[in-house]
Amino acid sequence: MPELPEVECIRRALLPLIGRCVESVDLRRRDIVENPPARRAAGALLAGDVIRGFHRHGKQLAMEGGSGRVVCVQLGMSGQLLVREGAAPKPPSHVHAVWVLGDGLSLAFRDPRRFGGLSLYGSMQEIRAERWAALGPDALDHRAEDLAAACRGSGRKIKDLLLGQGAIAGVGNIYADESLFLARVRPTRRAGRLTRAEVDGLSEAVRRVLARAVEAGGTTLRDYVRPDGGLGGAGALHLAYGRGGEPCVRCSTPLRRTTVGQRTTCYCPSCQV
DNA sequence: CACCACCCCTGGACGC
DNA sequence: TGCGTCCAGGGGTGGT
Repeated sequence: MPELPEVECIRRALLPLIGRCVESVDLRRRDIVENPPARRAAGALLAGDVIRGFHRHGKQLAMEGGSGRVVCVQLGMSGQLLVREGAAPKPPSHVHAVWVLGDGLSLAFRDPRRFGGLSLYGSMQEIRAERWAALGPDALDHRAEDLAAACRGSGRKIKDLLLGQGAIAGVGNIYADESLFLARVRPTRRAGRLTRAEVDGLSEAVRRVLARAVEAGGTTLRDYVRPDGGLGGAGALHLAYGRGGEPCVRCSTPLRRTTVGQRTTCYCPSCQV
């Protein structure tokens, strides 16, 4: 399940594609495009464009073409971007779109569960205004004050607030549990009742947990693979996520497993206050 | 505004 | 081995 670190790793892995020309686009499932362009808007998926850049905000990835047009990729639960050189022996299933880049090189969007999808914009300015404006600042470089402002006066559970992308963008279920564990804050605490010191600590924890996961190459869990097919390596860093019933690494108390905001949640009932 | 139920979808884990 | 069942979850919607 790609969260911010996985998407950032994917982005970095795709950077070598900058400067390549999109010779054609094979859209195999139209319904994965959230806002299909008018039929005449040829090139909306960047056919004919030179790839100019890859940008990320939270968990979303934007591929920008030389025309200025942008394809936004939302990976959802099981989405992958795969770079292929030459014809692979067995093409993967559930590939919904392929950008053909010449010299046998191609970029494929694969998403078995189809919780993800593509959306199309005329420019980076447009995607920022129409799509990314609803998101909070990117979690990797947000300021504590951003989180504090979102918490102020809020009666929501703090984990709920982290999972919604409006406060800060990019934290999903895994890193929410990890960040709250590191900051010793109970996921069910009301956001508005955290002290400023706790908010500062949580903000720091979010940044540290995400940065560490990026360094480790993203989390390896179920569906995540890097564009080159390799696996990530942050799974071993998990101290709370998925460890319900196991002893806390700090105090040995068995971690508790509950549900917060319809999401499985693990925390230490002893050292997360 | 908070929060809940539910939906989308499929693969992997697990039980028999 | 092969089937059924449950579960995972990002994001959105619609109701209370």
